[in-house]
Order: sequence, then structure tokens, then C-alpha cells
Amino acid sequence: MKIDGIDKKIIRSLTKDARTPILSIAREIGVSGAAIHQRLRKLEKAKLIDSYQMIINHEVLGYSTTVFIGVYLDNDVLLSSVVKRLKEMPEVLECHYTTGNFAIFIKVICKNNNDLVNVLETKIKKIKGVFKIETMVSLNQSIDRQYLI
Amino acid sequence: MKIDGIDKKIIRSLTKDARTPILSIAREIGVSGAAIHQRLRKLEKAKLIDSYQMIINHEVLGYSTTVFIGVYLDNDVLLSSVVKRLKEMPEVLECHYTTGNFAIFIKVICKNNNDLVNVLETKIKKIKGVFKIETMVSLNQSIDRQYLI
DNA sequence: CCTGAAACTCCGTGATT
DNA sequence: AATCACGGAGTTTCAGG
Repeated sequence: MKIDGIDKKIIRSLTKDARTPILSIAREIGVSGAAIHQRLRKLEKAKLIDSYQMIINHEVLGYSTTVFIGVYLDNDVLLSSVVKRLKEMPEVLECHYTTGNFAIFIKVICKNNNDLVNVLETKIKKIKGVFKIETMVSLNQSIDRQYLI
Repeated sequence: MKIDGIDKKIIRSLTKDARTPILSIAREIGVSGAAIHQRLRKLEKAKLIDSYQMIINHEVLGYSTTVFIGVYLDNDVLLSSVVKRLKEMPEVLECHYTTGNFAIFIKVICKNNNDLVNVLETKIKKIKGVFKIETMVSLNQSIDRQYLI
């Protein structure tokens, strides 16, 4: 997969604002719209482009608490059964199988601390196979971005 | 901020694919394109929409390792100076100030384990004020999504 | 908060170099 | 891999209910 300067400009532009018209990118770079169009198809075909997404600001909806949770599992539980439960919880945004002490590591958003307690005690701890959790609350997020090509 | 069923449909559609034409959403719901357009402006004005982004598949570029790193800082170091250094590293995707043992908690992507060692030893540990780190490698990510309205 | 229509802009494709 | 050209489609705005 070769990515030249023009590809980078396309990617940077659409990473910043996915609705930027192809034609305006084309004008900026100084090539035709069709050329940009072709390159985008090429990038999509190469699977370099995962998706185009509207990013929601959850804070406006009242979800102002981000929490990372390390989860310890019983030895005899099936990992996939726990993941399945977690997938049913919309507040679980990420789930990783990790090295280290935890079996899995998840990222969750909540409305506030009360909501957090509720999620931890009545949802996560109630999942069959979960025997201990360690929570780490993000008080402030100072970096949030994609890898810049 | 009130969000009704039509708003939800718009958001769900554009969260999945930000390039979905307004008109096709309009047809699906059974209202005019202008109505959807107006609602989108309303949602943007309310800051509910953070951005529209092309999401890059970093794995195709060779970045196949995701790592979470807990960072301990010297007591006398300025947090902002460390964050500033981290911002200069494109491989640092998130940085959180958290409760718990760590001062800050970061998410990083690397090409492979060698690259990881390089990032840890020659970059992060070399930042003034960082005195200890704990790394947790994600071997597999089974959930990755936005909060579904 | 909706609609329809007009004016404008863009998209996707095919032919060509 | 780029260009031009074109017909179909989408966007934006505005008057009006």
C-alpha cells in the first residue's frame, strides 16, 4: 500500500471533516475531482478507510464520566460469554483482552458518579464470571485523536 | 436539548455512515430533505455533533498493537508539560488524568513489539517528570463503538 | 416544525490522453 | 493515473403554511 502526498492530503482533510466535498479537496490540491474520486476508491478498496462517522458529543447528552475498568474473571468462565453481556450494555464503548493482571479491560461512559455506581454494582459485577473489578475514573481527557498520517 | 425519534434516526444513520445523503435519510423517514437539513443544523448548533470523521484503519498501515500505559509522575513536575510532550507524539491517541495510582493514563498505537519497546524506552520514559510506567498490551479488541442513542 | 421549488454545487462515470 | 464533460443527484435557502 503506497500512500503519496496527495493521498495524505485527502486523508487529512476527510479525517478532520468527512463531509468536505471531493471537489473542494480537488481545488485545494490542484487536481480534478475525478482524480480525487479515483484515489478515494483506491483507499477504500485497500481497506485503509474503515468508515465515515458522525462523532457525537456525549457530554451534551449528560454523559460526562469516562471510566476504565479492569475486570478479573473466574478461571472457568468463557470469555466470549462475558463479552456478549458487555456488548449488550451500550455504555461499554471498548473491550480489550489484555496482558497484565486483568482478563479484560473496558472503557465505559456514564452520566455521573451515581450512574457509575449503578453500572458497576448492578450491571458489571452482576455478570456471571466477573469476580473482581478495578475502576479508574478519567477526570479529564487532554488528548483524543486518530493517528495522523 | 430535546431529541425525538426523527433526530435519533438521523444520528443513527450518520453515526454509521456520515456520507449518507440527507435526501436518502429523508426518503427513509418520509419527510422532506429540507426538514432533515434543518434538524441537522439544530443538532450541530446544540454541539451534539462533535464532528464528522473518516476513520482510518491503522492496521492496514502496520499499526497492529494497541497499548494502555499508566504513567507515574514526579511530584514536582508540571502535568501540562508532560501532556505537551505527549501531544507531540502522534502514536499517543488518548491521554487521561485519572483517579487511582497513576497520574495519567494513555492509549498508544505501535507497529509491533519492537516499535513498542522503542516508544516506551526512547520516548515516554525519556519525558522529563516521568519516573515509572506500567504497560498493558491489548491483544484483541472485541468492542469498539460510540454510545448508541 | 414542516413543505416545495429554485438555484447552486457536487458526484460518479465514460471516453480520452 | 490524470483530464474533460455530462447527466443524475444532493445541498442549501427561502417563502409560506
